[in-house]
Amino acid sequence: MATLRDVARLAGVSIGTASSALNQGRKVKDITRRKVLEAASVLNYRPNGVARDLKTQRTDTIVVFLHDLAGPFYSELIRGIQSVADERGYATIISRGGVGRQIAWTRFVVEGRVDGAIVLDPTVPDEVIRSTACSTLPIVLLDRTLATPYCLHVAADHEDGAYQITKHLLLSGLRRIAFVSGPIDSHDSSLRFRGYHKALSEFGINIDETLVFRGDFTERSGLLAARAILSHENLPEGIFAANDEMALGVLSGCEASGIKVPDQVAVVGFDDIAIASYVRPALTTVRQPMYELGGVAARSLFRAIDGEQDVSSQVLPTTLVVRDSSKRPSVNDTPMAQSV
Amino acid sequence: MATLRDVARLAGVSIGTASSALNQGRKVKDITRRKVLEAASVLNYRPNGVARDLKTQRTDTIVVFLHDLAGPFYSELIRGIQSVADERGYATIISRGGVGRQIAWTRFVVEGRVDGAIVLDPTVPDEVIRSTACSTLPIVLLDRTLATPYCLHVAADHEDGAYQITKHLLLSGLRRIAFVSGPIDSHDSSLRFRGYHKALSEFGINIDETLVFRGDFTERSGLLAARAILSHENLPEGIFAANDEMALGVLSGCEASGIKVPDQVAVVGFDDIAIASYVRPALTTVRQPMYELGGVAARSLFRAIDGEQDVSSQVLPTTLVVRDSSKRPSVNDTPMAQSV
DNA sequence: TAAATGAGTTGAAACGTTTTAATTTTGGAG
DNA sequence: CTCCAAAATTAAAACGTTTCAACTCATTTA
Repeated sequence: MATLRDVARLAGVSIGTASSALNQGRKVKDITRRKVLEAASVLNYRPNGVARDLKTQRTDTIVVFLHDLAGPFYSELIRGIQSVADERGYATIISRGGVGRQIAWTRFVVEGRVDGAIVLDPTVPDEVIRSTACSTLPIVLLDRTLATPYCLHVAADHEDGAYQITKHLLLSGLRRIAFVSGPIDSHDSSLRFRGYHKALSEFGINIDETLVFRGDFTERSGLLAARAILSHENLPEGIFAANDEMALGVLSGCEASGIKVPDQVAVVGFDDIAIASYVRPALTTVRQPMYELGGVAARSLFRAIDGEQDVSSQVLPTTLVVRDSSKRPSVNDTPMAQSV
Repeated sequence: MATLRDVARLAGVSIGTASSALNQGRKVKDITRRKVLEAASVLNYRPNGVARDLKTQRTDTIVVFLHDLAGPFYSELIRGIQSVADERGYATIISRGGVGRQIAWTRFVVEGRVDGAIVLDPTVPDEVIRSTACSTLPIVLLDRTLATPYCLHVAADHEDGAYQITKHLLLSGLRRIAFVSGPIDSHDSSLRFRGYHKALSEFGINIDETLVFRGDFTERSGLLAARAILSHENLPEGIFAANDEMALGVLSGCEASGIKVPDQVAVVGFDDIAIASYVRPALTTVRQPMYELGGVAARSLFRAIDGEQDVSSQVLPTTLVVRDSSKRPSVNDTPMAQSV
């Protein structure tokens, strides 16, 4: 591979001049620049990015850590991040979870091959983040909080979303509403439970422990929860699954047991994944503003990269999406959004 | 940030020794190594990856270019790639299409910030790939061919998949089968058309031009195609959409017109996206072995990185997935795979 | 005419590693 | 105690850029 030295030699100038000629905005005689460009073209010269990064002490690259890529969910988030990064001329690289996560974390974050990181992956241990975060490499945490001065936080308002959707059921006249939680250590799940709890309280209803079930965010766990719920001596009127995958499982469970949704029991989820609008009955759920979340996260990150000190944490509102799975025949509810 | 020099100074050894002590597998007295490790820990030393990459002339990183991340489709592919990369201790970075694609391409591929690339993104111009590919940076092309000695090719057998699914319809007794294509310049779409054509030929059927419609791989275009098809004076017995999104659009179109699927018309797609099994009737389609495709692509890439000369191109078989959307009440077909 | 100006260039010093040739230390063997 | 090989360490040379002080040399100014 031809290096700058080769180009300079062929063009008959010094390395410094060759460098200046190739990077515009430096004072170089027109004739000289032409000579250098010519030489570079002849040699098919490509600048070595690694050398440049070393010298300039910046990479103009940020990394996004995701747990998994499945779902337009993350796709939207990335689009939001990229739209901001593109504007600044930064490259955005995405890294998935899994075995290689550790390799990637070390390589990019710890060993400084990027200028900043955005993390939306509950499987990255707090410990790892805390030990890495320092003033030279800002990290934005999505949907998770961590007490360290070097991390910024951006999240959707899970609690409020859960509050809204529970209230939606309550306003439809339902009172006995079951909750299917995520894993015990899921921050999101507990926030959603809190919203559920808050809405019930407002209607003067106490949590009925026999109506709270534990899932693990998988469709299968939703199915199992449905079985448990439906074997309850007295059927609840509504089921709020802490995410859509589980809600799908609940729907299957109901179908299998011959329980009519929403006539006998309303089912709602959280996240608004793509399938939610395709399944029958279409699933009522809560949409997170993924694109905006990404944009806000990226903007915060860049502010930190620019050295701004106190970038504050941010919480973005969610949207209730009412579909068929919560439509009671006779009751007027007040949908805030409607979708296919 | 502390550098190796700082660590060496604090430990009272030379830089070279400090380096050896930190990278195991070098001969360093135990006591010395302990001193260095101690110093590194005190200073919270983190090696500078960029400097290392420059010196060693390798990055131990590969990049995957995708058009979009939506769909478990790509997720599977990435998993396949990563499983191989992880084994070799390589980091895998993913780059999306969009405006920033050019930035990323330049930064990673052209300026050599990775050791290899896998491209599954029809929007990267041939021209760009051709001008970048050279012996120092191997590139694996997925589902696309390009005549250049430096690129490797891996693809699913689109033609055979299309052949199989068309034959499946023919074996069910259907004869008049419409085809909804993708964009005119889509390589995949033309291969699928070829398979469709081949199956028809085998049954002695000529292509009926009035049964071939152009879509653009979007659900909406499938819906439009369905309208066009259903307004045909004489309804076809089957509709083969060149991808699942369009097939979903076709299903909506049929539903809107009150046409019963599969009783009045069978509908099949291609790709086996997640929604395919959730929609009613569940969609018959062709599954591409995305995980395997990723694994094969990664293995080929590494062989090229290792300097092996003639790594051959590979084509992987697809699988027919029969679901309800093609089940004729009275006919016995021979499903090769069955799924929920 | 001499001095001042300023645009172009150059050479050398970084950036933070790894690696190798050269040098020093170590621990036996004679 | 001396000498020698082996082991450990060091110093310096890369890797390929960018950047900056210093320098050249033509052009203007006094």
